[in-house]
Amino acid sequence: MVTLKEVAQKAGVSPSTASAAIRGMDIVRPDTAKRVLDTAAKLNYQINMSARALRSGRTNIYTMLIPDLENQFYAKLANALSNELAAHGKRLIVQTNNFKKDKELEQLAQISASMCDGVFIASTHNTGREIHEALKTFPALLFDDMSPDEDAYYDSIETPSQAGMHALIRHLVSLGRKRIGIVGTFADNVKPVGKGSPTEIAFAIRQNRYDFAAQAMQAYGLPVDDAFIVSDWSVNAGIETAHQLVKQGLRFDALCCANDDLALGIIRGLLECGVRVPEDVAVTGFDGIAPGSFTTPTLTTISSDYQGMAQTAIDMMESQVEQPDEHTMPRRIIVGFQLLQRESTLGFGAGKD
Amino acid sequence: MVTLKEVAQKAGVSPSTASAAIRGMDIVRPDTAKRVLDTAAKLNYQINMSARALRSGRTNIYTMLIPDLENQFYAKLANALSNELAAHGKRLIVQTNNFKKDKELEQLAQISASMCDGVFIASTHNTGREIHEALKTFPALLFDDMSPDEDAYYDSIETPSQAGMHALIRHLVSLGRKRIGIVGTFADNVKPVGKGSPTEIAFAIRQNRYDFAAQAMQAYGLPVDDAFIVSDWSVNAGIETAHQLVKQGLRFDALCCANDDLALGIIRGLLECGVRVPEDVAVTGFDGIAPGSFTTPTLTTISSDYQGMAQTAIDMMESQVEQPDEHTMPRRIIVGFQLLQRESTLGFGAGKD
DNA sequence: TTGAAAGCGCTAACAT
DNA sequence: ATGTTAGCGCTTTCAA
Repeated sequence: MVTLKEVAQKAGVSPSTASAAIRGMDIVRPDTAKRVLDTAAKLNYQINMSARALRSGRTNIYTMLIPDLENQFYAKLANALSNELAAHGKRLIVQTNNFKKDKELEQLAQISASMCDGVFIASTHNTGREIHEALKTFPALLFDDMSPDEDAYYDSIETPSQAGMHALIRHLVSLGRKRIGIVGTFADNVKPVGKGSPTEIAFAIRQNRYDFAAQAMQAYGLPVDDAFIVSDWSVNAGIETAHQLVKQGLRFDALCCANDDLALGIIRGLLECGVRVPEDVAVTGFDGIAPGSFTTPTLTTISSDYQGMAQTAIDMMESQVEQPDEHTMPRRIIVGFQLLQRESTLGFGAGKD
Repeated sequence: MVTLKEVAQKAGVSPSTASAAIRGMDIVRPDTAKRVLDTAAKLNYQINMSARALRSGRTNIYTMLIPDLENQFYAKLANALSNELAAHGKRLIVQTNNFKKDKELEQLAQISASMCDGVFIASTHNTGREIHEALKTFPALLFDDMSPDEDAYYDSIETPSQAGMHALIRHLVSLGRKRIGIVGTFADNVKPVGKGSPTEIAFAIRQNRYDFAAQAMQAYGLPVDDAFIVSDWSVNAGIETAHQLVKQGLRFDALCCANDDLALGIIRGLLECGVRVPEDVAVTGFDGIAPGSFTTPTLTTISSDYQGMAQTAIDMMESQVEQPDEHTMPRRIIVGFQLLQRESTLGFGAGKD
């Protein structure tokens, strides 16, 4: 194994000069730097990351906590973040907690400066305050933080729920749909209690997109009907909800779902009940995951700017890591989006991407 | 920041004893170990991973190279591996190369012992030999290595292509399908050349499942028809292939596809052409990814044992990491599978999971 | 602009 | 079973 000391010797400089050259510091004379770099290349020198991390206190590794990698929304986010970090010479460790609050807290408790420089968190169960209690001053950034303002400890990158829902409702209205139902919150807008009840933050996440959809409907003068119980934003929850809706005697000509999984489940469930999409009921999703582009019907949805989320996240994270003491107010950045008009609202054969 | 030295002092032992206690070595007396652990907990001691890695030469981090995290097959594999490693107290860095051979080679060249203990590779373009040239003796394990025997340098975990294809063909035959086409290799079983041509390994991967399906068909006395060109195993390739097949005058009552994406594309494409699945043509996939369970029709497919793949991979990797000098013949382990009979062969409403 | 010296926190080898 | 000592390879500080 070739060490920096050996490279320095062969290049005829001191280890500290070689180090500076390797790191591209502009205090070394260009010809000296070139000599060091050439020597390093010739000897096939590899930086020892452990030693660098121990001495400098920087690992150049980041951690991301997400519920599940098989969920396409999180996979897209992780993919974008990993690629963007790689472009900065940094690497990402992804840890999943399967939507379990305790597991996430356990993961947070194990995070320390010697294993990564910062942590990106897409939490479905913990508030900024709870995360802060585990992490103290460790650099962190949240995706879709739904903490109440007094618990918002961290910068947050947010999916464009408000503008996206508005665009979807406008789209449905423009198609003449008037009896629009919103799928993806809890019954009666009331937080359920007891066994298996969601945590505050899970409730807030579900409530958020519901509220924005309702807002948009009111803006168009449409009556906001009851919200529907869904245990989570999954395909299966969508299928069950569709069966319930049909059993109750379907009173909608459109269903605006909080995410794509739910929407795909709704479509499948309606089809199982013999309800045609979009002839009888138009359906919209949110997130722009892949399956919506090839199911039949294809899914009208909002595609968030994932690369933009990743880039912004890394910018904000790096400013935290480099200026750890700048305690400013947490910022909330909302990224851009695109309305994908497809068959679940337009009809089969229409709206090819 | 609390160091091990401080913990040792407060516990009244030497640093090396404290170190051994923290690592759970059984050479320390139980009461001594307890004293150290209690002190560590009280002081909220966190192991410095960088220092440990520098001294011990082990990072407890592994790397995984895959083409794409948005591809559900790789997401499932990465998810299983990450979870299984976490259960061993180890972490996983996932790097994607977007199916680019050069990018993967670049990633391989950057892998060194100071950044991870081993690398798991699901390569679509590099042979064992090419990987070996980049990695030398660094611990590595491949998924679905298709290298010719003389280029098989590494242990490999394989999806059950042979048994799985046999089960699918048997299933189709039992349903009375006789004119079965295989989708997922190149035209005329000949390696294409020229612009955009696939690499050897990409060809071998495509050829593998085709061959096993053809084998199974011959075992059932069925004629093996031409294979179909697909540029890759993607949904879009499936859609295009379906349109081509219909244009040529569909001569099949079943299409056996090399993976789920291709099958989902085939189904979509056939539907676009007004061909009914499975009434006119039954379709099968391979991999068992999520969308196949909720598209209409749902997809009959083979679900590999992903957790088994991950567990076996980690076992084999750990034996490499712990006994680096044991140069044995590379092993090939084929994992188990499950045939999921669903609507794309049975008909709508049948075969609920 | 370059060099000399110190030491990050831990574990391994050896001594007791 | 525990302690002593040394040093992994790098970057940082300070001096020249």
